[in-house]
Amino acid sequence: MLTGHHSDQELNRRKKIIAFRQQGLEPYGEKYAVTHYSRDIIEDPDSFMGKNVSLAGRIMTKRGHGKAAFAHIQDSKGQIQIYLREDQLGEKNYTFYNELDVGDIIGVTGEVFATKKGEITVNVSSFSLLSKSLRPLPEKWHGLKDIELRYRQRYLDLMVNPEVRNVFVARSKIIQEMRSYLTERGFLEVETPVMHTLAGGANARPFITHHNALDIDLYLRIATELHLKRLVVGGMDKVFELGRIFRNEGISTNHNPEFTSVEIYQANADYEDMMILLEEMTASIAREVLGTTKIEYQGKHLDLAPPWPRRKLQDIVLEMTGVDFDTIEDDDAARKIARERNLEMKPNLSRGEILFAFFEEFCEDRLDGPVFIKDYPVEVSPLARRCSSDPRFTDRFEAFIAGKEIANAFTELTDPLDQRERFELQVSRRALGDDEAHMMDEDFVTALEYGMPPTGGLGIGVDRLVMILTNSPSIRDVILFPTMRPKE
RNA sequence: GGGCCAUUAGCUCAGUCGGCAGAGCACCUGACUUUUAAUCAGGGUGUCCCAGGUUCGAAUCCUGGAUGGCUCACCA
Repeated sequence: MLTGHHSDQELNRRKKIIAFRQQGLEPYGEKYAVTHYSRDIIEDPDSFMGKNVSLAGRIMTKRGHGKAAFAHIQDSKGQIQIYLREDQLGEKNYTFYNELDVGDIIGVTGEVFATKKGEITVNVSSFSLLSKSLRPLPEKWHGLKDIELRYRQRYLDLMVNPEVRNVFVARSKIIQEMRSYLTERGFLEVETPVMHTLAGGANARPFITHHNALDIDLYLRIATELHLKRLVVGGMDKVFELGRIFRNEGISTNHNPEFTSVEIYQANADYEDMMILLEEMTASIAREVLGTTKIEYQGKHLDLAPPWPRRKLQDIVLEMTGVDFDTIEDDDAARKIARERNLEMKPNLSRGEILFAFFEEFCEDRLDGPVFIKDYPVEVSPLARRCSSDPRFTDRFEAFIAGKEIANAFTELTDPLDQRERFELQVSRRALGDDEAHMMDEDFVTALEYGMPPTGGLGIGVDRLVMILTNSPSIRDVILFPTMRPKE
């Protein structure tokens, strides 16, 4: 136990385990009969004054004063001070306490009182060691700042940086509110396969895995869309799935290889209904979790209260770049203007794709929002229904808050013949080397051939919504264990 | 994948022109019965990210590598 490469502090703690056991003191104790959390007492001291309580927590600070001592212990809801005296505990127990280290988890029982300075404190009459900590904690004053250590050893981050816990508590509440908002309105939560025989529903590179018994490659899902729409065909007219999606793409402050999405489908609805659903649900979640729809994100003040503005993508491009795509008749004219604006392009892009590229390149991150950008070119929307008024566009929107795309939605394409053609166009792109283009999903087309009711569909990037609502600058701040390269 | 930056004690960080490896907290020894980043006296505990190179001498300069951050590309 004392071999290997340990610091002096680790060696000291390991030696204590041996010493404790020699004295019959077990360093990894049984559960302690806890009656309260620290916060229960701190928030309502009058009800507890003079009463006995039992708490369990991690020692975060120790202050010894000879024959008396103070410490703070931390449980899942906060910290509380404890006070220990040799004349109350007896010499043996008091010596045992003095041998404990910051980081150890103990259970304490005692009477609540207030110190001279007024701090609510537990006057400990008995305690036991529940778990001996063998490693020193990060510094009490500066906390754990090293971003790499915070992500790799999130438990340390949670221990010493209390605001981190708050973010993940908020995340949990946001998801809980989303789920109850939807189920209360008659949406059925379902689970569809995570392993797909072909990856569809989005333009992204998938992760590939292998099933040994079937001897086939499987893809981790890049979207839940195509299975959920099969369910709508089957008569489940209001469904949603909240779950993990995997995309084999780069990592950035806005992208993690695995992330959480919710996709929502409602039959006999269209994308305008999805706008109302999204803005109402987002505002409702903000009110429940934050108590207000007015938020601050990285210095920007935004109000999530509906209604959010609805703007056509082409109008935004005109407004922000001065380029009027109404006057651009064909692909050649579009490519010409793209070259003039130094827009880097894959070869042979069409007018619609260039319009979309203009939006992404020059407009997207300038949208403070919340705002709906609607009517996307059909070429970049292979699963969305064409606008009745102009078949070059689709009834699709994306929602932006603080320059981040947080949702993508459309009136679903229900025409199986059109869907097959769109897939075929994607397949030809794939053949030309675009490995993010869709694969042909014959079974999905077959499902559409049986008839799918007019349907509105909405996908939300849950992590990004959590970022917005918790004022977190990086997606890694809202994912407990973000993807990291293994060390060494 | 490209560019820029970072990596020194358990943690947070200094380290000048290339000349014995530093501080605060933590830790160790001692004092102290209501402290508050407790205080007082004493103690430095290290693979300076790794591997080479230059040099009498490298934490410091050079080359290569590792990990991370930001950013660009890509994507949501």
